[in-house]
Amino acid sequence: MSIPYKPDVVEAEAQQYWRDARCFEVDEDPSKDKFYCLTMFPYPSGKLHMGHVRVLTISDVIARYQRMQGKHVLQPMGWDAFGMPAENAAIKNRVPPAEWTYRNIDEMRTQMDRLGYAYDWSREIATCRPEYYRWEQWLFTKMFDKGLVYRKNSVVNWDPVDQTVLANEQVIDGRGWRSDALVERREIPQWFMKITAYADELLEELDRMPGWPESVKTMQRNWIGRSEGVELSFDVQGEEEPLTVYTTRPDTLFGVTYMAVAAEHPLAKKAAAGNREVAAFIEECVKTDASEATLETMEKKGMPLGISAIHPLTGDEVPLWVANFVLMSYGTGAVMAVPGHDERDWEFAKKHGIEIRQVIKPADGTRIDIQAEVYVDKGVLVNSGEWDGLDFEAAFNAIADHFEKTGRGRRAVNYRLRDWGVSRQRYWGAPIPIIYCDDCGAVPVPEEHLPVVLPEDVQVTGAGSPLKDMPEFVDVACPKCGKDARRETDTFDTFVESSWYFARYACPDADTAMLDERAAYWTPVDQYTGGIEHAILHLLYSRFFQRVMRDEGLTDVSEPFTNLLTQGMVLKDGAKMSKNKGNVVDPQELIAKYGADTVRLFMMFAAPPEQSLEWSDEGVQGSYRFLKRFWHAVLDHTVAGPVAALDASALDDDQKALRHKTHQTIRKINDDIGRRSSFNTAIAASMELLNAVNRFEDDSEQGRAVVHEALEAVVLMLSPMTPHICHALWKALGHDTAVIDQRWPAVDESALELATIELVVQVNGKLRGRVVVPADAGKDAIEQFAIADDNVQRFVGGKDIRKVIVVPGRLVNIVV
RNA sequence: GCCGGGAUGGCGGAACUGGUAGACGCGCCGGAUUCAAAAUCCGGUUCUGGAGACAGAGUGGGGGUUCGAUUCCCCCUCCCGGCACCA
Repeated sequence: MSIPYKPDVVEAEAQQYWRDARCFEVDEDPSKDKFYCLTMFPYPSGKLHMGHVRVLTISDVIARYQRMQGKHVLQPMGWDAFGMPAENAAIKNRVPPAEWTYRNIDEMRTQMDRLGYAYDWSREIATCRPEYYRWEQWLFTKMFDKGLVYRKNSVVNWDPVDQTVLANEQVIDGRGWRSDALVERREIPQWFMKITAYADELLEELDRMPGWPESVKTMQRNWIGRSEGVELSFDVQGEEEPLTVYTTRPDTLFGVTYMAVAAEHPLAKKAAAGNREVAAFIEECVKTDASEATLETMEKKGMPLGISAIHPLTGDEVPLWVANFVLMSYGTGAVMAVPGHDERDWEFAKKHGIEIRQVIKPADGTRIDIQAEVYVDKGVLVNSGEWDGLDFEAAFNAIADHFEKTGRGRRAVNYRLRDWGVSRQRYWGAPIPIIYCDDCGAVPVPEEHLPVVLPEDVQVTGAGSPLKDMPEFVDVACPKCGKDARRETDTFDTFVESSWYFARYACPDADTAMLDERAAYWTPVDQYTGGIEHAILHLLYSRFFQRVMRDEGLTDVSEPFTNLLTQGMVLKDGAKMSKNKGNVVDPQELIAKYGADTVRLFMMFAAPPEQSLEWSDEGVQGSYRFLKRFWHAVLDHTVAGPVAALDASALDDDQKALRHKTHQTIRKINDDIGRRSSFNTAIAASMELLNAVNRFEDDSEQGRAVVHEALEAVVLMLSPMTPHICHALWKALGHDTAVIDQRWPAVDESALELATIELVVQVNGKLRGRVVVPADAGKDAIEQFAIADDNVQRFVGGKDIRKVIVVPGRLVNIVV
């Protein structure tokens, strides 16, 4: 009996070896083929949870696999260290956010090491360090100079009791999470980055990104939401300024029977001044949170403003409404409404008794009743004066031309994408490097004064940012004129830090520039892995920032991530693991009980990476059992002494069959890991091969040689998933090199050749039998074999054969 | 509400390009080993009928295309992710 499998001993030994040999620290070597493998860096929330373990393991498997393919692999790790949870913990425990954060980082780093991840720790980043955030402050000032940032009013959630701005997450059923007060929308001045300036490039490049999942690219396309339409203006009674609206359906213009503006729109505010009902309605509208999901799902309400616009073609008066579903932040904050040909407008018109006018009819002549059902498809114009009979495209062009000629409108491309608001009224973030001067206005902090360091020794109370009460932070001299001025106390959205960290890993210690020449070697990231919840915001902001850095001359790279893998969540009892639900499984306990390899193996085996993973304690035990079987299979084999060289020409049929299985498995796992990131099936294939080895009882010289080859293959191919046990078993198989430095096993094509193959025989598409035929049998011969089968005869006998379909290597289908 | 995804045995999943539905693992049942238990090993395990050979049904629901559909098309239900201040 061989020695027992002791994961704690095996794992400590392997980790010691990697540490001593500095296996994962890499330099920039132009002679080598680089592979940059990256995980979305974690927020240091306290301890690792299973979601972390999953994504980190997926990435580690890819990194180790690529290394065995001969790549020069960089896999760094760091911390997305700014964020709200640190402030919440600070309020609760009276610990400064910085202290809490650094403590969590230390704990999580220790846990990661215990899981055996192949990180180059010499490149570790924490975004809350001034050495890091000074460079995003610097880039912000460069963007300021280029006009890529600007300040404007925008809506936030305001808690009227706590007198503070709330994140959407802190609004629960329209109320503040701490005060329980009804949340209000309030406008405050905030800084914006002009991501819309890159909208077209961000959209178009998606077509040239084969390494990203289609679903993510589709979501980004829809999010950017490019549309072609017409911007046109309606005169408003008693107003100097016309009301401008954007529409993608100028062909429906004759069907406009009302217009609607947002509650924050100047026309609505003006009307409210003279109309108590309107004022009350607007006040009502403001008492909701600012999220789009809320606005889109709540009951559609509106109120006539008592003023009218003039239809630019017919001269008709069109009543003006204020409506809760019109967004001030999208387009011009006003819409023209065509109830006959827009679903929402139709419902609103029905509810408020507004006229519904048909101006489009189906091109195929189908009759419709516009009063009974809305018609939103494109068709042919009716009731539209001189444009009657035109189709969508002709009408679009004719009407657009008309407006351009009269100077009352123009063709316009519109984006759903809005500029990125980066101001946060919070303490634990990177200070926005701006100084306000009464004379000079908003002045960016000069480069020689950067970084603007966030004071770390503070008391956080939850009632506004503590920075506001720190004169030593706020009171400064204007960098332009020297007069007394005030420093901006808002901090950056934490997405700013995560929009460029991937490039900084290449040169984390560069102290004279944001990026240096080392970034040119490592970027772009070859493989990026993270949660699907980041499909839009983080990934789009990163693509934007990469381009800003490019245009600043810091890099030639436009797309930060060549290949993207989005992993699913870890569930228990069908729900996401969370403290609230009380269904959290602590990785630490499992590692203590079974070892890191078992946890890693289960994570990779239980589900394909993109899908959600259902946690199972029994499943973990199964993985542990497999590793024990694996351990003993190798040690029982080696304990019998040295193995002779394999002679492929001297094998009997059973030995050939095992060899066939070995090389077939290598080919399959190559494809599973290398091409389709299908780690679960790769592990299943390894298990099958090991099962075949365990069933194979042959102590002859060549029998043991064939087993040795199979076991070496399994050790090599499982080593990305379970690196520690494979480190030990590789030595046990008689090697004095480390498995981490081995090359991936090669397929011996000659071992895959077969004399006969089994085919499935169907009759009318139903399985009726199996036949074994020579591998080189022709179609006619295969038909003969198939029809001769006894069971097939029962279904074919005496009937006319209409057709026989032979799928080479797979099946025969006889149609009778 | 809008955008993206998902649904396959008792459970997690496999079937990759329209070609054997259920690989692999868990659980369960039976057996071996043991004083006993744990651990381990061997066999069985989609459902229904049948001693069996085998037959019928079967991939969320309804329709369609095809010699053949988990896979393609249309409609529907439920679940998950995102919706711009959670990260």
